[in-house]
Amino acid sequence: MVTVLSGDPYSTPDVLGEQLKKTCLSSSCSACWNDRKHALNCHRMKPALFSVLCEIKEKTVLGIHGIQEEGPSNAQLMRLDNMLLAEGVSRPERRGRGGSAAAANTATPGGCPNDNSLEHSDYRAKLSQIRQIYHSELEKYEQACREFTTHVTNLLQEQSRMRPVSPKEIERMVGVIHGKFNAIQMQLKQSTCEAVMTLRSRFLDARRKRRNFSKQATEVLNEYFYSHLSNPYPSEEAKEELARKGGITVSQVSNWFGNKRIRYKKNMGKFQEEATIYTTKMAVDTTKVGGLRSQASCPSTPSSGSSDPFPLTSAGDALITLQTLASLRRTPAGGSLRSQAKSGWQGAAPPASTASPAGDPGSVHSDASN
DNA sequence: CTGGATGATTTGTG
DNA sequence: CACAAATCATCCAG
Repeated sequence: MVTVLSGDPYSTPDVLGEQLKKTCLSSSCSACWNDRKHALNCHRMKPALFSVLCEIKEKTVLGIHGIQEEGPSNAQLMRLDNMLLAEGVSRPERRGRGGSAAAANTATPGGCPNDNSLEHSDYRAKLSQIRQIYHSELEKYEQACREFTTHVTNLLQEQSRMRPVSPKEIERMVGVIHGKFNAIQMQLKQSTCEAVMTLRSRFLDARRKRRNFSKQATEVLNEYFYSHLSNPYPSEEAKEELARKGGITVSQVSNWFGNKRIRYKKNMGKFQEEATIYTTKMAVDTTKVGGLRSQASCPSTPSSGSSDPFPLTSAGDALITLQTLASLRRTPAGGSLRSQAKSGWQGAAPPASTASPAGDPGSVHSDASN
């Protein structure tokens, strides 16, 4: 193994010397060159010479490169690390999903109050997928970094026998390599962060996760709406009550009434059936409860035993609606409906005060006469 | 897959 | 800020 490599400067000198004497006279052939190198290597002054050369190098080239810029990237890396840690990506995959899952759930601020454990499990699954990819990639990078570092270190150590390479220089080179790999790692972290952010916005955006209200909530809201049809603007207190009864938030109640008003007004015909259902229900309730008189109190929601603080107009509204429906059946056109609705809520004055059976059939009449 | 229903958001107004 | 109107995005029955 030692003797086969004729070009190796570290092979046995005697053999090489013999070869040289026999074959070559030229000063430029490789054998001669190897011989000179060998002579230099064996020179007793070599260590001292290399040490001096290393010193000079240190003072010139390396001195300049020595001042590395690592300032701004460090802060960014820390930020990314913090975020990944906060999102639960930095931690390795864990099996026991006891309190950790709950912690992940509570970490989402301002979530919708509805039950969305299903979405959360989906979210967690996707997050775990990202985490897996992240860790496998990170491992790959680390391995590549290790391999490359040892490779370069070995190479430099090998070369240090032939040219002046100080251990400090090797160390520095390792640092440079780590710096380069860190940049790649930062890119990985950055893209992982982006993926998590996208996932978050996709899964936790309330608008995208629209859920239809429960039957109970719709019922409660519709009951109030149709029993206050002349003035379907619940007070803050009423909204809170409705929210409580329907298991939704106050802002959801406000949204619902906003949508309902506009849609009802836009197309009253479409809501005829619904209106009939709820108004007859109201009528039945009022007659059942206040058989004598609906003057003092008229519970709009029979489901709850407590008396509600709603405006006391349900009986009148129910009458108006029924009357409206009766007249609507007689008139085929839908054009009149709009004008009537408009005059009711935003026109001149709400007919709430005129709860009399002879309300305002004027518009209907005028339309019918057309 | 599609159209209507529906909850949420945006924009404009008083 | 509350509301109207328009619009967006999703749900869901057919």
